[in-house]
Amino acid sequence: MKLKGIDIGQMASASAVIYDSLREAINAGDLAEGQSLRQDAIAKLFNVSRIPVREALTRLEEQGLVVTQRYRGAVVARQSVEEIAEIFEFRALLEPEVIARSVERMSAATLERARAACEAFAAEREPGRWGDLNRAFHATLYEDAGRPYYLQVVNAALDRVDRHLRAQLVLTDGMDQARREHLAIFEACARRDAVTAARLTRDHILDAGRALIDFLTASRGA
Amino acid sequence: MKLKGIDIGQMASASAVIYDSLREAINAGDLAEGQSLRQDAIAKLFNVSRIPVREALTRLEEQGLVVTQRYRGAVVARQSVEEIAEIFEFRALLEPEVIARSVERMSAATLERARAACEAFAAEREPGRWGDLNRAFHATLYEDAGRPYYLQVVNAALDRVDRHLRAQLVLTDGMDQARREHLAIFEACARRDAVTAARLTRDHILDAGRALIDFLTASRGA
DNA sequence: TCCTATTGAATTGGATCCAATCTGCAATAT
DNA sequence: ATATTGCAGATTGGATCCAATTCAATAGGA
Repeated sequence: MKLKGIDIGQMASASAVIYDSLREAINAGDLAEGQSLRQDAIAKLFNVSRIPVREALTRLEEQGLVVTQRYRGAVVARQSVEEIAEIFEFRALLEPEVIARSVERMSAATLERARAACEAFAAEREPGRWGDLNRAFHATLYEDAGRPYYLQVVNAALDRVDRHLRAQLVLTDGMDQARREHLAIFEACARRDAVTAARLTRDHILDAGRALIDFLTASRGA
Repeated sequence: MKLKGIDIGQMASASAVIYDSLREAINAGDLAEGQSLRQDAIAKLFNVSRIPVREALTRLEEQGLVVTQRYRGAVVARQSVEEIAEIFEFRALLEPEVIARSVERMSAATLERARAACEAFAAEREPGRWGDLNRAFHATLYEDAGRPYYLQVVNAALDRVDRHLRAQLVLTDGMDQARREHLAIFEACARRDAVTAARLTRDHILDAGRALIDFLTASRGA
């Protein structure tokens, strides 16, 4: 609670900062699959010792974003197409449930923020921000579900495929389709039509999954 | 790979051992909710420094089993009835999917092991082992689903309510009902009736959940 | 020339020590 | 008598150092 300078309130621990940075770097694609993550190098980068780096890497491994082998270092996890397909199927099961519950309880304020998020996503020109805005839109829609555990699991699943989701949006008409589908989902929410919102969410996920799988099999197979 | 003494093969890291021990102790109820977990005390118990203990506690916190506050120590997480109810609802959504897929692919060997696990559970007299045997039975049934991510999520959810599940089995007729429902589920699997197996699994989880919630509201409310 | 044993660099896991912060109790002022 | 302030003990997060292990390159022999 130092009043001097920037850090009013709770000072985040170094390992938490490093964890967030690494996760964001992996999700954004700045760290490619198979990229090796040396504790020492990361520690120097953040001007800390290897201890908090190690804790961050342990947490990332728990989440499946990196793979560590003792005495051999950590690398960004390489995900198989089967793995990615499974996670999309998982999301298609879970997220319709979440949005259905959320729609039934959604406040006017949340709905207004969802509209803003939907428009911000549709209007954004910079592909580097599409991933974040996409996620922000969905996060807003799920906000009022009153199901914290579901949300935690959904977010963990999203973290695992975020980098691929971002890549998929940049594809040919991935963004166009996402714009259309987002609008339809939002309108269903605005009408308080939980069943339709759930169905559209499911279709949205399955569409994106199919497009992504096609892209990956094409690019990896070649 | 030291040939001297006990540790042939891969030596598990100390933090992994401590993590497993603490998790098991929490799940078994040896560490009650609210019990404080001092790094120093645990370190002395395992004859290690506080570093691996800290990493273990971080992982447990990530899994929601403990709550840590800086400079104030960690305590075993206290779970609200709402939280527990949510996790049972979550399991009721997920596990039927898993068992349905698994039944369609189940090998004869797995089915035989499931029969053995079912009988071992039904025959066990020692309440202290019911929790493990229960989980072993379900794990065997889910084994051939070919959905590693689903299984990981299911296991994480089970870890979060394991101690309560164990408590529920020891209740009045919790064990009797579990025996009957397990047998029914197993028979559906043996008939390759995926739809029935899924429905029975869902009912099994919801039944256990209701019984547990009733018990908790009664014992906590009083 | 080719294959194998050895040695040193690289890398991680853990121990010990230090800095920062919180809690509780006692001393003091009003 | 009560509230406030200061100090000591307790507790955690991180830095530095050490031990254990792996990998690659190199020297030696057939």
